[in-house]
Amino acid sequence: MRESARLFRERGYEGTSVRDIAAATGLQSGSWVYHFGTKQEILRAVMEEGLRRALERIEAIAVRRGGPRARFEALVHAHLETLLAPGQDFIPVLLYDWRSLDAGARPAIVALQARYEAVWDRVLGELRRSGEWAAPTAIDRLLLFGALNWIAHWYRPGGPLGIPALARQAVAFFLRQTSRRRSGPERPVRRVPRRPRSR
Amino acid sequence: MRESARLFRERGYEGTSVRDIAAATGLQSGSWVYHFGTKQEILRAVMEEGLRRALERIEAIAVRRGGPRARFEALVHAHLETLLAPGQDFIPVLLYDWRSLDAGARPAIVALQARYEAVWDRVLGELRRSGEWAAPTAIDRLLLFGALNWIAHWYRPGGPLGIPALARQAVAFFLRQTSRRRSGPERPVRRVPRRPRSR
DNA sequence: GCTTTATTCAAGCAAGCGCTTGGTCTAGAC
DNA sequence: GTCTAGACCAAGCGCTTGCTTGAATAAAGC
Repeated sequence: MRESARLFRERGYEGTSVRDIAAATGLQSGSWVYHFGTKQEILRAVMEEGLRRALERIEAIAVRRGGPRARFEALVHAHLETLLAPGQDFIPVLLYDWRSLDAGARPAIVALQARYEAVWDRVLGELRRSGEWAAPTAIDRLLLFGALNWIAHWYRPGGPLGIPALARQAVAFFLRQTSRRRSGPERPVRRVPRRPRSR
Repeated sequence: MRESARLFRERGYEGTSVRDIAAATGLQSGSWVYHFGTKQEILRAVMEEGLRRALERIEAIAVRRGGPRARFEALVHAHLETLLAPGQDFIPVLLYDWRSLDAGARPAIVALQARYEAVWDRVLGELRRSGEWAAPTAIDRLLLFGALNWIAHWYRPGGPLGIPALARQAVAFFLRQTSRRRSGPERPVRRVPRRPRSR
């Protein structure tokens, strides 16, 4: 599953052959069938396993004590780790190969996603009520997820910004500076050495 | 090219066969070769053409008179139209099938993308200087692009929010309310009838 | 009327695809 | 010592893939 996720992420589901997977795991070209049956089942297993692990992490964060801002910061950091850290290919596959997943396998994944979103919605609700959320709009969670998930498109390990720095920048982007200094003056743009290229 | 873009968007580049394209355009299975030579060339042409059209639109916006906020709003609206409007499959293909594009064809596309980003950077710079940009961070353009581009993942035509409404919500998300009332009190979350489901 | 040019057809080739088949090997249970 | 279950091999089947081939058709140029 780990090797499959890596290959799916790099080449896409349709761009990866079962022979590629067999070769990457040191098996003969047909031996994988014993474990999964169909190629689709590999994809489903990768997505479900990735989502299950991610859920476990953020549900633990959601029950922490402390202010909503701290929980939000932890959520963002966990989300980016799940998305970008080395060896974490499961969630990118979920995000970028969704259209390759058979319709019959989708409802189970969608249900897990709903649980994932529910955790965020709870924390975002607290942030809105406390006035720390910068711009309440009807689709702010979707815009938030977009901004975060898109990082997987341009992030390269070893770049100028690591995952903790990215998480800090993202949090600063979404939240007012602090809840005490809610409407303070402008802060100058802080530059990083070299900006990564977007797409 | 139009049919190819539609198929690539729906099924992905690897998930679309040249026979699918031929059938969609009423040709026999090998006749497309006369026009493009290779399947890769179709992909390249789709991406380049889409980017060229998008550039034409936003470069016209960038030279408009008026405040930076008006230009920013127009940029967001144009970007979303390019991404979501019916028949606009070229840019989604560029965004979501990039890894299928041969390395040799990439530099030309990257050069066009750089021009696209330069237009945005100019307007964003004006917004930062005027104090209207809500949260200046080192990667704000990338986060902005992510939030916008991700909409293509969950947007369905005919949903509760049309493209102009989405553009308004996005602008509200990124900018302070108005330049006059820069640090006003909270506004309540405005709800839409039914929220679309994210992924 | 003849030639050229642009476009498409009909057939098919070589390679790669997901998956199947029948069999082998190994470790543990009895 | 025999049996069973788990894991894998080696070969290959039927089908699809991107692309090629040589010929046909139609319009335009001279």
